[in-house]
Amino acid sequence: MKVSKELVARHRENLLEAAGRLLRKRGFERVGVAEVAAAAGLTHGALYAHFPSKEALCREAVTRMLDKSAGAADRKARKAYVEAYLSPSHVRRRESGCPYTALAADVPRAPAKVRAAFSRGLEHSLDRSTKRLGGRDRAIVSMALMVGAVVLARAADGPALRDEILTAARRDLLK
Amino acid sequence: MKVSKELVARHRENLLEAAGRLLRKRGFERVGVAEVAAAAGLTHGALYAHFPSKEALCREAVTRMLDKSAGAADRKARKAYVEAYLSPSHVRRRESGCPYTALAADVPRAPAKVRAAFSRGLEHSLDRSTKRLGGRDRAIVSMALMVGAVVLARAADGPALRDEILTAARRDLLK
DNA sequence: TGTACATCAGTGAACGCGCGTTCACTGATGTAC
DNA sequence: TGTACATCAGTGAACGCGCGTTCACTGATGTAC
Repeated sequence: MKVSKELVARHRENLLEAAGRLLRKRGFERVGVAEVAAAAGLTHGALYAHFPSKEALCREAVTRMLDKSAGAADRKARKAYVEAYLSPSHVRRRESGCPYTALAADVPRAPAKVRAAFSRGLEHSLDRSTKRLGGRDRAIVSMALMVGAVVLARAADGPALRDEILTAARRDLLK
Repeated sequence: MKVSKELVARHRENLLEAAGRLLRKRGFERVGVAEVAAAAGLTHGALYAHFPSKEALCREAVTRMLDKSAGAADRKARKAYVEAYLSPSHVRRRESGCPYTALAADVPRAPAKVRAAFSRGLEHSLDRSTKRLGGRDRAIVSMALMVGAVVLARAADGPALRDEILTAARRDLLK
């Protein structure tokens, strides 16, 4: 049945938000439209009143996530940011964590528009980081080290290796 | 029809080798058994005479790849290894590149046995690297930086950003 | 303000396609005599 | 060494299931009069 405009807008929000979390958690291939719709409190058919395809939904969800996370590094002191990023909780909670780390591996296989959006977001983050750290190379190395450490920590089987990786990276970045 | 023992062994090799390349190139979800079989010069039905399931095939292919790449870092001088790892060609040629970087993002969602094999390989590599670099922290940070730089370079849209990331990481590691 | 009607988000069954897996059949290999 | 037969890797059609997408239908919303 028809629903009020506010509810339509809320449903759209819910769909994008659910898609964002599920994409980070499991990747493009492993999320189904029915699952995203259900997480937003709808049936799969309704999703197609908001987005023409799964790809379109994901594309919007990705750009949205990148926009949202754009200023994350600026809102905290450097030390607090690095510690939160390299924490066991960030490693565990993929679905609400950094979209770069969660999606980086999926992006090379994603449609061109998603790639482009991702790459723009990356450049933007690097520009901000360059100003804060006072050097382009330092910004790139910091980001690569943080992303690499979290990716490896997520692949590690068991908390001992995971924490060892995180601690080593933290010590290096805060020295 | 029945084939000679040598041919059977060769076919098995071909299947594992094809699976290894395709897994690195496109990930577990995006490779089909028919495709792996075709790349090995067989039809999909034949694959099941060698492996009970797609998962079993992939598990063997992963452990095999990790074993093969185990000594890669030891066979070259440090400088040559870092330069090859952080080269545009390694970024482009996923299918023959480092399995850690190619698979790290898929591993957290993989079956427990694959995870365990991957993690053991990781520890082993870190142990070797620790001896070579003379410090556990340095080994971890080096590896995380290399993996992170290649992951980000692969996600970057266009060669300018890609090369900038690789160059910055190279300078840091060889300084 | 009430009433009649057009709109359209949402529902859920159904469709089509791809893919992993199964299976009856084939025919070269390798063994038993 | 030659012959008959059992074995089993390989083939390709078929099956079943999941998933993205479509569509006829519903009924509350919001608008026109």
